[in-house]
Amino acid sequence: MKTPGDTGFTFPDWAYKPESSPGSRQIQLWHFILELLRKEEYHDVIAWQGDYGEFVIKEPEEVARLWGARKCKPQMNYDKLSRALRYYYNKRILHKTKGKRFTYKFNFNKLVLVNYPFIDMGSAGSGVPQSAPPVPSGVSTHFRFPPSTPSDVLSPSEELRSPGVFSAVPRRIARGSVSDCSDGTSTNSELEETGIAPGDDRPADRAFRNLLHPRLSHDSLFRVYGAPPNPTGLPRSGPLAPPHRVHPESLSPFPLSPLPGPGGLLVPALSPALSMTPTSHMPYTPSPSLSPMLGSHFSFNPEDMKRYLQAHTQSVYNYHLSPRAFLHYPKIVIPQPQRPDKGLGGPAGMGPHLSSHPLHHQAEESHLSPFKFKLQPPPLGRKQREGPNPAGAGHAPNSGSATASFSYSREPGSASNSASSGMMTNNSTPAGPPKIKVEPISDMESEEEVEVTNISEEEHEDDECDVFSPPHPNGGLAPPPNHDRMTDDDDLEEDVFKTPAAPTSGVGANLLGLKAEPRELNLGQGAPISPGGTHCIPLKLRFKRRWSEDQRMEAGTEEAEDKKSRAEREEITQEVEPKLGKENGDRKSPDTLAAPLGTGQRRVSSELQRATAQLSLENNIF
DNA sequence: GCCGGAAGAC
DNA sequence: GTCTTCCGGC
Repeated sequence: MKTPGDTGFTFPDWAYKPESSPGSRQIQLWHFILELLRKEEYHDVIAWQGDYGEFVIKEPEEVARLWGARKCKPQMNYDKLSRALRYYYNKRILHKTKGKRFTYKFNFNKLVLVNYPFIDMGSAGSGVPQSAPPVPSGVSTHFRFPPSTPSDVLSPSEELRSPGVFSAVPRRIARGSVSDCSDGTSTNSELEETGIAPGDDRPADRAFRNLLHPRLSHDSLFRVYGAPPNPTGLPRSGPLAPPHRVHPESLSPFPLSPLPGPGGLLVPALSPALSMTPTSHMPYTPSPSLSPMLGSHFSFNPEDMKRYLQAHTQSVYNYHLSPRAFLHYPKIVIPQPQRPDKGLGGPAGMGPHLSSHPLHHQAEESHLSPFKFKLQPPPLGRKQREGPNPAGAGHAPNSGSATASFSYSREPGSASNSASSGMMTNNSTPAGPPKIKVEPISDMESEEEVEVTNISEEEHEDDECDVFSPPHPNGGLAPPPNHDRMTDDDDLEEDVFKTPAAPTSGVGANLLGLKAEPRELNLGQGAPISPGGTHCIPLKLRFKRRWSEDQRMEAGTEEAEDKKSRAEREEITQEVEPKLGKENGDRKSPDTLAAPLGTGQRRVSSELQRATAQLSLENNIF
């Protein structure tokens, strides 16, 4: 087991600061918890422990007391506090580490992904982080999350900024060390009283003020917000140490170090997935408090980035995001779930292969797409999860069908891939492909937008589906090192917090495979390569799709993607045509697309060639 | 100890 | 929206 001491995970400073709770007028409990966790003074009360993001409340009543003090709720006790913590379960901010008393775990995925939609890979290490929940270690180079330039900060996502982000500063100042509860209980000054330098928070205030300044630099951000100089010169020890001060053995996953990059910023535009502009595709915002903090920096090394990206990728699944949510960062390739046949070891860069430059992954099939994403509602309550479907026995409340179906959304009336996949799975193989929930895309969403929910995963997750399901036995993937990841039904959620697990070919691969392994996706959710492969996609179609996908990937643009969709539609049309021809000769009806392929493969073949040629032309244009 | 519903405060 | 409070159940 990793220990907080030997693994470092740097939570961004904001995470520990009440100001960074944009959605709330007051400090939120999870912030407070982080705050305590970062203070060594409280390590006897609460501390990181065990896995990535896991912490144990050593003195529940004391924590409750502190919380109560902070909130001016003298009657607070652990029972109430724990209720509040449970309240986070559904929000996926926290979850309980089962079997361990007073032990909870942060869902880092949630925190980071939502708070750091913009990854900054630019300049080298300036900066710094703060504390460190246990996490797999990493090395050198880093990238940072939030926007580093004013434009980054203010522009595309300006709307994103929670109203409270900046206004919180004065508020906090006013609150100041609000400590005066009528009952005389010291409140949030308590931390300061106990040796926490008052200035500890103040730099943050400055940071926020600085954020408002258009010329704020990365470094200044780091300095003012990320890592105030340690006046004592004493490095913080343990996981809480800022990366730049972290001892090598600390192995913070997010240490500082330059990452070669083009001028380096991954501007918001690069993260359409997490765009939260009014036109964005995030109908569901899990928590206002998790709004992006645009002013802090978060460092990652390449491996961490991979993990992050992988986690993000997972989150695409976890949160039922559209594949568009996959990050698309130049020079950074999301660590793709290793396919079984690759024999790659552990997930998420725990293996040596991930120690190399992230770019090496470009050689792999991974290819990210600037997917937009759409979040789905939080997981069902326990009763809902466990009640109707105990043991996670393949229950998919929202799934309309047990049949795998993957669908690209498209113009109304046009062919549907779900239909296509329906055809592909027309044999309805018993052990068939993972069930994919396909949701209609709203008009507001882009045509290319895809909403895919892996039902199979939901089954594993009891509908929480927060993270990858554990490596599939058939996937050939070594299970993640985390000892308890598979022990709890919600541990899957933890995956994002830990080293993300590589999805299996049957599940994750399908998801990640939206870009990386489209063939598998398109060909029936991995069914084709299953030992008992029973999909009925004509070989030519498979090749063609593969080829098309490759072409598209080369293009690497949305246009290409559009073309792919077009191509896909065309394929579908082709596939369906025979059937349609029999029925009414009209290909307008999407319903008919669900019909089995039937005969006419020869015709399909010829049309396939035609379509291929056309696609080729289209691709050549770009 | 933990869970989660319900009601209510802010 | 985020807890706080209460409480019955496991």
